[in-house]
Amino acid sequence: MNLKELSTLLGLSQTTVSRALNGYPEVSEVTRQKVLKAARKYNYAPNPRARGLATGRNHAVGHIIPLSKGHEMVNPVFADFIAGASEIYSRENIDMLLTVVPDSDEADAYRKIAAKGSVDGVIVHGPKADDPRIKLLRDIGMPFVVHGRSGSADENEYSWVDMNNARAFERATKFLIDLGHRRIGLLNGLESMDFAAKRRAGYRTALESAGITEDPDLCHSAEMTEEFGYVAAMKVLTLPDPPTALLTSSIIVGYGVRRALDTLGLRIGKDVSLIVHDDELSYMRNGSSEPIYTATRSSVRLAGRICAEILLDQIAHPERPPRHELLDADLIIGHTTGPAPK
Amino acid sequence: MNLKELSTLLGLSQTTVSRALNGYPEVSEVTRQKVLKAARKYNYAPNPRARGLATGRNHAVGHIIPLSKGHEMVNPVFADFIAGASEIYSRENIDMLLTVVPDSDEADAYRKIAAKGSVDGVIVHGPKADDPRIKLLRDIGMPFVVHGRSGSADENEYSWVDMNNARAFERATKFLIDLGHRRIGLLNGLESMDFAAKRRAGYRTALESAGITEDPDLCHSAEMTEEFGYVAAMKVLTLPDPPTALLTSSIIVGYGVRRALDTLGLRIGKDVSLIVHDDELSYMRNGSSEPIYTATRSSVRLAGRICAEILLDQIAHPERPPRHELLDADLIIGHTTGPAPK
DNA sequence: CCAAACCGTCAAAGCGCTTTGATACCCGCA
DNA sequence: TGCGGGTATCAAAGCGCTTTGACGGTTTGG
Repeated sequence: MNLKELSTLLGLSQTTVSRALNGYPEVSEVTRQKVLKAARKYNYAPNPRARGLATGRNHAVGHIIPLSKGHEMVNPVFADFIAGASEIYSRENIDMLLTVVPDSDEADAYRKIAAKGSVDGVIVHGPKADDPRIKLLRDIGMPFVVHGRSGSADENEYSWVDMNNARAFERATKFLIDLGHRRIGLLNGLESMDFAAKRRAGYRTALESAGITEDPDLCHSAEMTEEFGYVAAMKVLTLPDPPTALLTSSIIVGYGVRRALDTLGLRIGKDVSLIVHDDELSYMRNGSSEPIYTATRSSVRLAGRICAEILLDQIAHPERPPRHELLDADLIIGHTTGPAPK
Repeated sequence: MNLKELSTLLGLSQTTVSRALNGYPEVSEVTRQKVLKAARKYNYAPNPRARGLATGRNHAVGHIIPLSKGHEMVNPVFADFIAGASEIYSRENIDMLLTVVPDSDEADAYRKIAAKGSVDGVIVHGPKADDPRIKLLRDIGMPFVVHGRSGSADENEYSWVDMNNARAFERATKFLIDLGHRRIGLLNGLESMDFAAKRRAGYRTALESAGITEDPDLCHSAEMTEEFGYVAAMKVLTLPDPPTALLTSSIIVGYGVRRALDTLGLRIGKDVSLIVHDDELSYMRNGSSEPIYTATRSSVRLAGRICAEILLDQIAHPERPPRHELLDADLIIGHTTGPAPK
């Protein structure tokens, strides 16, 4: 069923039917009702390609997932972010396009996406510490929102939604210091990523203001897998002077740490304290009533919702200035931290 | 840059330029090269909407994610599946559309997707034990591939890619029985899901052929979260006559079981044996060289690749009969199983 | 009472592409 | 010389929608 068929069926012109359907005021209420009823009856849906061609708008946004060798963006955090964003999209009837872009030909891929024009805007995932994609997208002139930031000075020039990574990890580190810990390990994400760099900085700040010198042997940085948590924890805990507390950038890494403690016969929260970062992943909830792990907590799903909302707003009103949302992480106390052992 | 501009720039007609770009034989090789060079130079990409309008083909496929209340399909397994599928799509230059469909108005949503015609085919996720969506899609006449199957008798009438769930769980259960275990718990996914029903069936088969009667108290079924693993394990292990072995439908549930064993001071693989199902999730690898958990293993990423390939094939050749791929799971031995304690 | 404003509707143009059917040209063969 | 058969190119139609500009018909206001 298309517009033409529907309009002849109704004995009206395509114009009138189209207007009726799109809520234009020029059509009388009685006609509109007739049209709406017929549309429902015949299960009419406008062809989005044709509409896109005519309007230049797509009712679609793209999520661009960078794929570096050895670095996989399609991760559980991403899944929850998407889930959040899609809540907004389905409410607004927007399509979501996923595009995996190997970062070898990034610039090209982005230009191509813009040239094809199948999306009205994009969300940028996993920004690096000084990410060229941002300048690129600004040059191209396509609306975009970054999940995270990108270190550089032009932060006010584009829209982003980020968590206060530095602050969160500074607080967590300070919390451990206050409990008497002096040897504190950090199992971080890849520090080429902006979020990980900021977390490291926060950790460093807390140590410095307590007069503790950072020991690079206690810091590891890699893709945030369970296995990384295990391997890195095994490594630092078998050092001659092992840490009494660990911070991890993801609850998944925390699972690996738990397994390492199992293996070494160390008690979590007694022999070794652990603070994880908790993105409130739906399949890896940190307890339902009471938190299990002491954690810095910030919902990535919420971040997805906010990103999507800002993007849609920017698409609808390109003249508005960029928007930023800095989410604060909570520090929540669970059962995995305690005073430093003597 | 569009076709018209490009063609006037070249002093050729749109027809010729279009043909040159699309590899038609009617255009001379020297012209074709000129056109290709210019297209690259001006970064020309055909507008996919316009092309779609003209050809009826979209170069896009949809992934339909069911959303039930209390059931979240955007999960880590899904993320890895998508990653696999997108490998194929990006090779073939196909767009991937994600659509979250609340299962309240499923039928409507599917019809709408078909009516809009923005995708050439869809992949169906998370089929239930007797899923109405399959008949629906067949009636609509849109190419589709199911990730999993749907129990009913018409299995040969549509394309699917599934793992041999029953067989895998039968073997795992038998393996535990051979180790002397008699009380074996099953922490399964939602048994309204086809895959979970099949796993349960396999588990049951193995018990029966060993002459063990199934104890419903040892079986739990829910969304496969870490917390479910913890809660369910705590429940069964504190029974008067607790199991000596557990099977879980996901490695994430296994993490929860590990935590429960921690809490109860039980040793994994000694006091309680554990077999998990391992989808080879990239962020939750079951060991790199040597497996950690004893597991039934089947790569969901591979399943994603195969699904995508079959779908593209069905789109290109709608006349071909449905295809099925039944992946066999390996049973791999890790460090979490051992003989039943006396 | 007539011009001005308004209302509901329509025909037609245009979005950027593919594809059909036509055309102009050249070659070789009788 | 004339004609059939390629070969390389083109103009124009059509995909399904939105939107512009126009058109009769009805109110309204001076």
